[in-house]
Amino acid sequence: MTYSKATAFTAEEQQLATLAKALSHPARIAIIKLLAQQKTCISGDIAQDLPLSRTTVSQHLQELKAIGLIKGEIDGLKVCYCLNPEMMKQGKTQFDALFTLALKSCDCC
Amino acid sequence: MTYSKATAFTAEEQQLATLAKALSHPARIAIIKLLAQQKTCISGDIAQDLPLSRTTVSQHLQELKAIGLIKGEIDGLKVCYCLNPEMMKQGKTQFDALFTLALKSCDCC
DNA sequence: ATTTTATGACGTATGTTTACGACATACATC
DNA sequence: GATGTATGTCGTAAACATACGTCATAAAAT
Repeated sequence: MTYSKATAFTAEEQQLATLAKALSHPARIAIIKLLAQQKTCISGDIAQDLPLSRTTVSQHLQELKAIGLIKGEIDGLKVCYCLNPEMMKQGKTQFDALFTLALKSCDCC
Repeated sequence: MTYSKATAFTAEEQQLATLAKALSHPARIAIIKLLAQQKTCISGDIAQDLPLSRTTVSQHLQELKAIGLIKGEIDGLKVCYCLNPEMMKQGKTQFDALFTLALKSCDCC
């Protein structure tokens, strides 16, 4: 057997993993849902809607922003967060591709 | 304003977060892709295809199995892992619901 | 100019994940 | 029974995530 170990994961695998990581905490999913429903886009209001402190929510917002799933623009004293459609589209496409591949041929054993 | 903090995240949010967590590491995405392509279903062969030790790969396999994304059945000396179509379908549906909601109304600010 | 309000940054404790070597089990073959 | 092969479990070190109190900043209102 002349197998050789793979040297690294593909960029695609890493990108999808990063996206999944962003969604791997209920608070961040709740934030995205709140923003999608346009109930609010203000950091403080989001914190009111979640069972976490303002500090922690702010941290989750920073994380979502760093990955690009949301944008935040300063509006006077407040900051207005909103979803980034491009990233949402990309996520939708990539997750769908994985699950579709998985469902196509699913009876090995 | 008579806001009161939410008491907890919804079951749906937690379930999706758990699923996303399972996919939040490139190794686990690579494993799912390998199984989908039916190149192999044997633990050792999977480890050969990844830039990680056999031990670590085994750990990732256990994690995927615990969440229910894959099943493993003992076949004599070897263990044959395969995808769980029900879970894949559920994942596809749930991620799609989130991204579709997000894309529906995406220009708050 | 002082106070209030909304927010992010910093520090830090606690918990979780990742990675892997070493050991254990269990079947198969000699 | 000894040896080899496929696999999982244990222990553990290092890295990372989570949560939150306190402090800093900066715009708005007084």
